[in-house]
Amino acid sequence: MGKKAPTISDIAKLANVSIATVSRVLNNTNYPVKKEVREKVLKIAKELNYKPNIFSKMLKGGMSREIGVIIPSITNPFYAQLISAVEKECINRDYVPIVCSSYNSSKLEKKHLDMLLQKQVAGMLISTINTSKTFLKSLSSYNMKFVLFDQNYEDLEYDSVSFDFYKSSYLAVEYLIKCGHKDIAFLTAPIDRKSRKMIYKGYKQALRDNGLRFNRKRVVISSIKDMEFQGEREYENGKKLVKMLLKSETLPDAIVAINDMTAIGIIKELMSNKIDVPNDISVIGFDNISIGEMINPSLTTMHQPAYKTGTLAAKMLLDRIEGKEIENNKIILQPTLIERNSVKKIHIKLRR
Amino acid sequence: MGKKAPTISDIAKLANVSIATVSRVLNNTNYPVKKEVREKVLKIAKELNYKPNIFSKMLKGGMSREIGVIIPSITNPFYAQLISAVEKECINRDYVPIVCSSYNSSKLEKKHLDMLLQKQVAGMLISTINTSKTFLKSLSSYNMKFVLFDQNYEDLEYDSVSFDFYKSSYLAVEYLIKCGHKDIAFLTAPIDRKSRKMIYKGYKQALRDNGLRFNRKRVVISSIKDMEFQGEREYENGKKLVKMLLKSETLPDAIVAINDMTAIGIIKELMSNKIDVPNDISVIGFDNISIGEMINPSLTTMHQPAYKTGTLAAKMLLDRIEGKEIENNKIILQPTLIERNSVKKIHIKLRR
DNA sequence: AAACACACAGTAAACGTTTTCTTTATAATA
DNA sequence: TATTATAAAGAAAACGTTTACTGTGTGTTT
Repeated sequence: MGKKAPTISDIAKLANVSIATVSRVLNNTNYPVKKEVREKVLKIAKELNYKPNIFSKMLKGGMSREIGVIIPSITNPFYAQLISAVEKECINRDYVPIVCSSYNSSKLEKKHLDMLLQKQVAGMLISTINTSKTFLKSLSSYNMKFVLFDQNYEDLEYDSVSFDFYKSSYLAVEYLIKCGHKDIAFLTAPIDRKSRKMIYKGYKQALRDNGLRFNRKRVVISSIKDMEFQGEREYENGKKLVKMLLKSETLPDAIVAINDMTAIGIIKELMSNKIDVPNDISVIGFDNISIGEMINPSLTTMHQPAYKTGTLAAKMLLDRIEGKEIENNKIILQPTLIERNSVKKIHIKLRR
Repeated sequence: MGKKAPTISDIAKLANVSIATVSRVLNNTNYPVKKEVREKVLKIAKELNYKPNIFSKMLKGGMSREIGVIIPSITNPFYAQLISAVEKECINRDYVPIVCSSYNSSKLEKKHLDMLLQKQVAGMLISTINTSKTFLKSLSSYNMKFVLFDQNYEDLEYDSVSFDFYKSSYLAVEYLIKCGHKDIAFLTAPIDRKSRKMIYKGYKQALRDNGLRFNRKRVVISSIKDMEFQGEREYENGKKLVKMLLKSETLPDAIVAINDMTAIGIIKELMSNKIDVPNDISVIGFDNISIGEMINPSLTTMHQPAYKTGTLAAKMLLDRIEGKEIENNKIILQPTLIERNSVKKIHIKLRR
């Protein structure tokens, strides 16, 4: 209780050998050490419950086994899922993740970045809003290994695990159209990042490709600044978006929501205005967070594989850190449609 | 790009002073240093973008600014919320939390504990299933500061922020009874931890105190072993519990679910069996996670303040670490009822 | 028998700090 | 003027490792 932790030289003394020998035994180097000596040292180390002091190890230039992770918010179930995968992968390979939520504040993001840099983490997993080249360049100028995830970075030179948001959005809108919907609105939070831009682009293109007119009046953008609790904020934002939408003269047939959390807020608010989902209005989201299945009506959505993203990103980073060969350092995951009950099928002209 | 980080002696050389002086300036000690020298050193440090090497600092016995946090699972929104509070409090006071999910595996819990111990974190925030005295004693035998949270630890000597589960459960059942329900079932995951025991106890006692017979047949216990994704598991477990319940000859009036996530699974499964909530069966949960408000019907539940728990626990720990006075080191938070739409009011004999 | 290779072990330097101990110059006091 | 206190700064030890360098014996090759 309160005693000082045993050191390598405590062991050395008890075993009547030099600290060098102890170090060699404990590190299992291929430097030859007599069997009996080795065993003796090992035994004493165990008895003393010796734990190496990582700080001195690090000081000698050892590699940290910490992985910095920067995400928007742990409160968002999408990221919670992703982190859970990252954590698992890290623990398996004996690293420990340090996860930092930036709450979409670049000030906080910078602070976390500095902290992680100072800690000399072995690598970083980063999902940032700030996808500007200069930012990314400055990031890579510290010789720190990192892989970007979640956002679209396909045009850049860095390791990344991203997602085909454009296609996802295109498919979602196409699905709505196939279900017989014509007047399709797009409700979204500020289009401030690549992923949202892609979704917006996909929405417009799918409309046009299917002979529907893009109507700027049908895109409703709210402004959320303070993202304290992202999950709940996005939900609240969904409600707010519906209130904005209800001010227009006519209602659309269907709504494309920027993500599931927003979609759920949208459905909730529609319902409490006696507008039935999907009978009066259909709603489709993006992400496929687990809540989508739990609510009533269950949410039709585009699956974005959070867990897989986490696993792949962590794998890629750890492989890079350990100098392993990396076959594909720019993974782009593909969307799949999760058909549930928030979209009404007006025609049965759907083909499988 | 790839250059070695500047050290204190780089600064010393450039400033033509000794490293001791540089250290004194940088640490802002009250050891006298000439103003011009001080400014010169500061200027050079800034120019070099000097960051102290924490490892050597720690090696010299400095205090770590890391806080270890052990929770069951980050995937559970209750803990996500709690962690978010902890993170905020820590960052504000310039600490960095390292959160570890144990997934209810004591092996993993042990591993994390060892890792945190080795890292010599400044303190720990712990929610463990293993509330045995011997475990807690061994924990405190490392001279490590920690505060326990979330579980019930009121009979022990350690710092803790807990919650009155007994009262919460008692109030929940009492509420159901006041709403006119008589046949009240209890659906739960294994009663393997203090909090669940307390909830069970409160359930039984409230029944008896209100002249209702406790019927062992009305408590349904599932067994979930592998808790990989706790959140979803508990949801699935809710569904499973309903399947078990449906095997009995009669259905109860109301269900007390061990927590919100389970309650939501229960509601979902009831609905898909054409059993309406709350008209056919009422359901009440515990936790008040945000999803409860989002689903349909919205979930009536006992509020357990996750965010507050996180804030208070982190505050208490950091105060302890910094040697501040602590007024109350055994905080027990009180429950409040959140009335929503998953409980039917049969009589209007409710008084406010 | 000389030369060499190798198993085995210890010494000491180095990593980047903090801090104790000296040292020197200057100002304050007797 | 002699003594003492204090400001200012440097030298060096220490924190716990790893590792390059130095030795020793012992066995193997010429």
